[in-house]
Amino acid sequence: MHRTHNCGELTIKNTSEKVTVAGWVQRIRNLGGLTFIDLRDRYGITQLAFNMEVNPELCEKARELGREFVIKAHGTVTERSSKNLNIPTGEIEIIVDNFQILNKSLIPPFTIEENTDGGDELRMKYRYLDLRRPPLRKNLILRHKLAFETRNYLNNCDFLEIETPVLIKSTPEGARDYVVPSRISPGEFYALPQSPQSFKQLLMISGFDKYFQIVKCFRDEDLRADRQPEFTQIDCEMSFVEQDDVLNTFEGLIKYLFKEVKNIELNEFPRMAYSEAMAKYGSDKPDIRFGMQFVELNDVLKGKGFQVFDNAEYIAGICAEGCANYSRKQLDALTDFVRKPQIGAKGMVYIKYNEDGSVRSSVDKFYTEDDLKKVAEKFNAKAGDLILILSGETDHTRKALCELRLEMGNQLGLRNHDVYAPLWVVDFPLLEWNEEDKRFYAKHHPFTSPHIADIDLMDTNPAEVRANAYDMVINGVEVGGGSIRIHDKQMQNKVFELLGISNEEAEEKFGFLLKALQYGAPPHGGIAFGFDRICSLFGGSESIRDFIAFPKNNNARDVMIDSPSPISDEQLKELNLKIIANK
RNA sequence: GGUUCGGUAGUUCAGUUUGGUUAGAAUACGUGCCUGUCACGCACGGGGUCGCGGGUUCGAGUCCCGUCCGGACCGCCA
Repeated sequence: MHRTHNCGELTIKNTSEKVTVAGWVQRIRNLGGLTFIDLRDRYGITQLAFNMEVNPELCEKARELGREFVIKAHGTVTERSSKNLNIPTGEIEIIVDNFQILNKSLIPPFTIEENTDGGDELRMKYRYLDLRRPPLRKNLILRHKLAFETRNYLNNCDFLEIETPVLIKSTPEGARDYVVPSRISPGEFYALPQSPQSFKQLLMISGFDKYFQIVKCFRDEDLRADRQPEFTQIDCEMSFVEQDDVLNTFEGLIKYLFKEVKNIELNEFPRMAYSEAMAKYGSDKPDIRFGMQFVELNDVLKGKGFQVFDNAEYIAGICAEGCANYSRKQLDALTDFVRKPQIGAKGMVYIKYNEDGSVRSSVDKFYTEDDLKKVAEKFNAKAGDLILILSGETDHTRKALCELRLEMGNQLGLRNHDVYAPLWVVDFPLLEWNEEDKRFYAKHHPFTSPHIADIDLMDTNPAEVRANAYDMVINGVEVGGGSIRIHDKQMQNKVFELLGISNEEAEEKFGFLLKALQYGAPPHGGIAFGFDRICSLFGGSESIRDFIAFPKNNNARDVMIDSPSPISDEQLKELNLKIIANK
């Protein structure tokens, strides 16, 4: 008795066919004379029916089954006398004439249903059971589809999928590396790749022209809902291209995925300079599903005797449409929100443009109604709108105002999961000053090429140099980023110089790449997408964990297999390692 | 490294503010009844080291200190 059908495909059309199905017992409903079993597999649920009058022996046997037992059943597809139109197979049932227990099950620690009663930790520990639930099953099927269609699109564009090594070399800058001790070379370590960056550049030098790889990457940093220590990138690189070529090719990929997987047609992605994104949204990954752009107010609010503003480097606000009726309590809650340590604003000023045309603010002492109306004009505010203003040091204030804008977007329901607003953020700065170390770091990575127009600035004002670097942002999520690389050794050396990387260090860490650049490296550039984030975005969720079959928890632990874990003294000895500190 | 929320039945939670009888609910589990259920229904039943350690008290799930574990976030993540 071989399986002839899955549990999702039998319908009224199969009536009176003899079939064999297999799966897990989802639920047993024992009505006395009748017993029903919902049999579940990856494809769906099919009802098995047992009748005490027809076959009492088999019916008794069915009643001994437990949840999650694995069985195989043979019987006849029959139209139900009372139908369940909520499921595709709901018009039929299988009148079972014979079944077999393939395996028993312990009672599962949580219910395996659409909405489980299990908590996060328990579900992680029994991930293989959680994955039986429809929501997670759908997520992994979605992931498969996205990976499949990505390969489809890139293959049609002549990209080759080429694997790069996982045991590689630790690199300076960037995230912490995961390292692997070498047994054969005592005292030496491999590093796991944070990305296949160097290798894909080498493949361009090898002449492969268009490369991609759906590949695991590793970063030893603290986790978030959207950050795992091992994650998957769609890593891509192209030769003989300029920025526009890369942007167009991969805008095409994302549009293709939306069309194929969600049947959504996206318009051309707007391109926004980094400086504009920071000025209007206070973020390099703006959520442009809604407006509420920043308006800078230094010119209208300074010099009226309000010390906080007079002493502020930067004053800016947002206008929340129709919120002038916010109560004192709501405004206090917003003030508390921006004063949370994670956001760190000192306070918040509001201006209410009331329905009756009057203007009231939390700083009426210092500003006349005319002053405040001038502010309202800057926002093109209408009667009924609420203006929220923060001030202080520019970067901090922008960040806080960005959080406030997103919070208001949430409160006003402007961040709908079913709406997708993609854009390119371009013209990132090449370098980023680090006050602690008193040196520049690469904003993207040290192989990113500078704007040709800004090359003179590299000597005079490095902080102002723009890079040929770009991010794709959808709904405030950075889904991908890349750059046109440096393909010239002199330029690469110059950038290392700006980054304070000595010749010796550069030679030690990237000697292979610097050497390769001298053997006819073509101009090239590329992009890497966070595949897990793309999956969660398509699935309408904030957390990438629900789209990874076996994710790690907040402390980078796999609680199911209980890893990381100590290794034996023999293993340590073989690796020439000694543990000097335990927690 | 920091902020914050949480840990009570197999599970999800209430109870902690204001210390006081035998720690409850739902669900899951077990037994019985039930011929059209599909979250079946009804009845009965078993099930607890209140995370752990210490302290205050006549008395601690409840208050204090410490610690462990988990979630979200900040720092960090080229």
